[in-house]
Amino acid sequence: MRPITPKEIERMVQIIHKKFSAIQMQLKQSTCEAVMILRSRFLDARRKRRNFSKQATEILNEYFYSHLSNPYPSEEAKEELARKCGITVSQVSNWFGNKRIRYKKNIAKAQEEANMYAAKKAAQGIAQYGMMPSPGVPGSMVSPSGEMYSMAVSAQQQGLHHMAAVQANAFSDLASAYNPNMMVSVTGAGYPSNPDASRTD
DNA sequence: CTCCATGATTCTAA
DNA sequence: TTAGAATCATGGAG
Repeated sequence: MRPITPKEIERMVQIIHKKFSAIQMQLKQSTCEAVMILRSRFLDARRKRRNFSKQATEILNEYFYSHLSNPYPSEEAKEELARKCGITVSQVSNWFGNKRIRYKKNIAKAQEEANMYAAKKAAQGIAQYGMMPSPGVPGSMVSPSGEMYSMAVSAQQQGLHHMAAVQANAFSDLASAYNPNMMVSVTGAGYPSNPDASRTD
């Protein structure tokens, strides 16, 4: 029997090393897959969803409805809201994302009635305070406000397409401009004055 | 139990 | 990257 040469040994070591690497790779891959499956099954946050506190939703809704014309809080505003609500910034982002889309859907269904009243009230405010060039006699204010109101009505009667949402936004904008407390009767939760923090017009 | 509200995720498009 | 839309999964009211 001839002795094993160092060269042969080295060659065998290389082969073993290659095999080992292959096995290692395979193991890594399958472990990774298993981890991903477990993660999606047990760490999916949807499985541990908790509703926010009443106060938190109150704060978020208050912000949303007082910024209806532009419900996109800046990063700082989100941080502020997150702090006040005791939730994370991403939760605030999630909340606004959900809120915007679901608000629009509600508009499409039945809530444009509320905006109609908002428009009506805004129009009354305009007429009352003479903040709009009146088309007719300067003194009389019986009819001029009817213009926007009838727009809203016709939008409703013509069967609410997505157009209704656009108008609703416009009206809400007017409404909040002339009467910020219209949409929601604010209940407590008074924050430090931050009424118009993030206007990015 | 079912049904709806709601928070989170995923996918697509701009 | 972000917003919007669709969808998922849970909580809670009935």
